Amino acid sequence: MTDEVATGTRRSQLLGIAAGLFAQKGFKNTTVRDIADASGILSGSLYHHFDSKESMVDEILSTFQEELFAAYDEVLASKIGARAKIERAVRLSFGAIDEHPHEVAIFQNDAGYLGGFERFGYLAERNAQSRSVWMTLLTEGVAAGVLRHDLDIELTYRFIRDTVWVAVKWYRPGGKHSHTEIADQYLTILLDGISTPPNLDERS
Amino acid sequence: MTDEVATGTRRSQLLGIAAGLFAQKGFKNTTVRDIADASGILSGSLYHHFDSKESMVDEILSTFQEELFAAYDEVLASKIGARAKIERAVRLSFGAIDEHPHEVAIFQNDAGYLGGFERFGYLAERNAQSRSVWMTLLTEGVAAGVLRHDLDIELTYRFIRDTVWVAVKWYRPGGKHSHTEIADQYLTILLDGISTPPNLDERS
DNA sequence: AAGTCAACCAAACAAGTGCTTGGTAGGCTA
DNA sequence: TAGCCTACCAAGCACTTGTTTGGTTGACTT
Repeated sequence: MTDEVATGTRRSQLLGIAAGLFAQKGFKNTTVRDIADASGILSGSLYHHFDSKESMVDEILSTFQEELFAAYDEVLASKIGARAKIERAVRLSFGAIDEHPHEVAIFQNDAGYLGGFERFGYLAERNAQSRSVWMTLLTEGVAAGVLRHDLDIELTYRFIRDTVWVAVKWYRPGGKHSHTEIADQYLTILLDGISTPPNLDERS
Repeated sequence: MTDEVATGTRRSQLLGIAAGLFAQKGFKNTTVRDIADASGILSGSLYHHFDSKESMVDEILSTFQEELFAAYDEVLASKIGARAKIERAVRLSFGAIDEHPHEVAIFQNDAGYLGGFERFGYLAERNAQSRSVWMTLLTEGVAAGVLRHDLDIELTYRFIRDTVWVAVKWYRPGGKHSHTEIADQYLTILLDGISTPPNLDERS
């Protein structure tokens, strides 16, 4: 059972512990002593691995965002229908919440505070990029005739973005509902609404 | 122009300033010196008006919640259709964001942290109360046949709650869209979805 | 003129904060 | 055996935090 994961293991292990605490208590409200305690070492020892507390979140967030937006770009570039793209983008997001709940929570809760520092300027850029992705998807959807043309695209984008990501506040991996089930339900509501269909008989 | 608003004026003025800062920077991240600076006094002078920093948020949140839930109760008790009740509850919520953006933001951002203290136990109670209200509305809606019966009520509740309240992060009173316009758009999406209707010709 | 009161100042304190410094234990390699 | 390197400890420093204390100011009342 000797795990020879070479170098970087202890570092990433500490990063994981820090991410969990940041997600649970918030960045500002998590002290380096909290992280050290949870790791079984003294606070000063953390500075053997990291420059600062800030550089820890930095690494956590930037790594995650890189992965996430690469996935979005794939969806954008894929040659499928407008509706299918939107569905994929939504499922992708819930998948990210499932795989990286800590990272999503940190971004969701502390991006506002962190964005005030020059170092985290890329957070605002990523935000703009996310908006760009969704506006493209929605505009394509309207143009293709699969989305209502009386929608305010900007508002719709905000609703989708907020609703999807805020799920990180209550979703727990391994809980009652899988992330794919949640994505299904969400897409049903988003695309077709919660009210009973006018006529049309789908199976029972 | 001599305003003789009697006693309590300075106090509530300070509370308003504090609410703005709490909403903008978060409770933990706002120092008593921040509040004092914004008020043009020294930090120690705040303790002539308030017991502690905690008691400030306490007063801000509890006052707001009392008002909000009284309004929900009115909707619940009103003798109108299930769909109309849901619409009213949604518009009511967006109205609260419009009238009390700071209070909503504080609750949205810091309820998790504050909920850890005994003093703020009522936050969890209010949360349960909110859930109760919406579960009732949604159950009534399904029973009355105005909502799809294949919905997961619990998930639907979470989606609605999150989407409505998270709007406080971008909504600005007096901005491009009024809160009633936003409520309209949201209800359209929520009830009928964003995809084009199967047949039915509504006006253009 | 004397007293009362709300609102505030000036200065400090103890606890908690991120971070630094110099040192050490133990495994690995030459 | 010697040297090296990763991971850590022990102690502290400078600063920020919420809060306390005793005193001051000016308007108002009696």
